[in-house]
Amino acid sequence: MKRPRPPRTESEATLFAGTRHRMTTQRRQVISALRSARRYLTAQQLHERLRLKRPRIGLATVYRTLEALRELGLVSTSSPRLGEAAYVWCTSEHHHHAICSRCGRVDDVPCKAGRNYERILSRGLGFALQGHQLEFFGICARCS
Amino acid sequence: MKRPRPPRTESEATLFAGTRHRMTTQRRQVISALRSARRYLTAQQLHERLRLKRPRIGLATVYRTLEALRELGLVSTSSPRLGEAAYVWCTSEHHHHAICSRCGRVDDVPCKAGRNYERILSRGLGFALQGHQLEFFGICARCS
DNA sequence: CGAACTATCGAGAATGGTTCTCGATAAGTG
DNA sequence: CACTTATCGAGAACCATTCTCGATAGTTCG
Repeated sequence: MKRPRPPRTESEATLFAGTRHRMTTQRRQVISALRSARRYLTAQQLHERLRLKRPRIGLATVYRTLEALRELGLVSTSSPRLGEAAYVWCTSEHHHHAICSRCGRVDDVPCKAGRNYERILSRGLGFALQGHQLEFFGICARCS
Repeated sequence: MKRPRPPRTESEATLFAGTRHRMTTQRRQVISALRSARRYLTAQQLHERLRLKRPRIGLATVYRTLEALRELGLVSTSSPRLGEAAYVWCTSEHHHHAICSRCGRVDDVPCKAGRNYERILSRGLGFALQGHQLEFFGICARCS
């Protein structure tokens, strides 16, 4: 009788199912680090953290993994205030982000904006809405 | 008796009133080009347009002017999809943008989102809201 | 108006985040 | 296990943006 695999590995292994992508040790570590961070991290910040456990991991690998995850909708990129891009782990289908200005923590916020604007956009501007993106800035519970 | 100055120059000249900034010919042209574009333009796109009328204008001048205008709240920067930053002219105090996916046109949209989320953010997350940014993507009236 | 002060300009170099290249390695398949 | 090929690591290349510096031109003040 086969023993079931540990759930952590199982869930990560299925992320690339159905794609050409292969699950590698490096990618597992990128995913794990970003998932547990709960905040926006730049590619270089992520690279530094990963080198603590795997000193030879390359910066290009981090970029390649982040790009692959972004295409799959598993991470979303920040709107960088003129500098480097930042990435955050992104689970549910459609939601928004509340970003703490002090500590950088990112919380998910359910979407309630779409329908309120559909009328304004379609009747007022003749604009056919396809999607939207909303970010909140403020101070999180821990910091205040 | 003094003749009143032309209104176009007048309105632009007052943009930097109260600051250390000087209104120069180059800045007037950057402002005019961006204002009439009604769309996001990158610094390099803006530079190309300006060189048609003033071949010797420098790219650094465009960047410097855009940065000064951004500090004054007169332009807002896009959330670049991993590439170069883009800038759009920005008049009224607080509003959002509807961006046409086909032609790139940008229309202003009044804000109605803030209050809807204040309850969710403060009661649900303990998040003290300071600001937000909302972008709509779709097809504008001219394109559909 | 004209001199003095200094912010801004233009051109090119420098910076630094991101992508590309290529030989080596390792994941998935039969 | 052998084979195919996606991925890796290291460094070079790329390119948007910023910096440097001598020259130019707003602005102020007499």
